[in-house]
Amino acid sequence: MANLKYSRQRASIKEYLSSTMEHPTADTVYLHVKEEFPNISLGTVYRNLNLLADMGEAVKISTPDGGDRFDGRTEPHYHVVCRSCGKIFDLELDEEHIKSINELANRHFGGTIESHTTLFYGTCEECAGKKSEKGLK
Amino acid sequence: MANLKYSRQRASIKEYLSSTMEHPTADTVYLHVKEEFPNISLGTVYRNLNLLADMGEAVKISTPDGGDRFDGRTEPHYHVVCRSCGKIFDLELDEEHIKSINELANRHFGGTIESHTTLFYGTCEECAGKKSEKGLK
DNA sequence: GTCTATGCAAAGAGTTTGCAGATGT
DNA sequence: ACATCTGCAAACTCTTTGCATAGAC
Repeated sequence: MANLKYSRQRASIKEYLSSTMEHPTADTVYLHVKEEFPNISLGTVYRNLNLLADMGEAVKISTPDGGDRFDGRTEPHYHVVCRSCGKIFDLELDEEHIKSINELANRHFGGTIESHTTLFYGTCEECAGKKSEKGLK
Repeated sequence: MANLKYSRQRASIKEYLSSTMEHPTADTVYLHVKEEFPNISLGTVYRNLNLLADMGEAVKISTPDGGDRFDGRTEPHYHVVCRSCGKIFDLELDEEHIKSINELANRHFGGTIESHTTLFYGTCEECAGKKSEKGLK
């Protein structure tokens, strides 16, 4: 529908997304890409993140607290939010499992189910360690 | 920690949440409760929805598009977002299944996983029907 | 009487958008 | 040349918050 044109800014955003495991917010992406393009604007970052997400070249992760996060990994996988530090981690599950959940859901739903996103909540390894150091449970 | 006091407004909000299947936004809750309490303010609605969610008496659902939705059903269950009309539907899966997913995830994650939320995407029965009426695929 | 909840309005965070000029094809 | 993309700033949506008053216990 729309004709897509190359832009250095978009390329840089995409590259940053693929290179990091941090599941950055739009603002974090902005700050990083700003190092290469000091004049880039937050609006451009949002426009490109949404573009990439719409094209399936990035994933938008919605969390209950704060702004959306973005992920350059597009293969189906899950995420864990650490309740203590707020960081988001990748979680690998069988591709088989992910597919079978859609099928299972389809059997229980009147319409058609195409995909799903899952967000786990818990405590990451590092934060669990800190807690026990302090003698907290 | 905080001492909770009864309020008619909160009771009304909670009752509305339990009575509807619509997974309303804060604003929708506001409009409904406004019928009983014409002077209620949106701030009060937000304060109480967050209170209820913190107490585990309601569930906040984050979606990528638009504001959060609220659900008075607190037993573990999933949700389906219709890509066509945007409505959210409940999806029942085995309680066993839901628990086993947490266990499975725990085995693949360094820290500890306590819970998860899953949002399915697809087309609801009604929208699927409308599409075929128009001869669209 | 004391402490919490409310209504109101203002402020805050996150995100989108209109426009003139720069850039890609 | 022409369409798209950018930077900037203003606008917009959703949500939170400070304050004086009303209500619960």
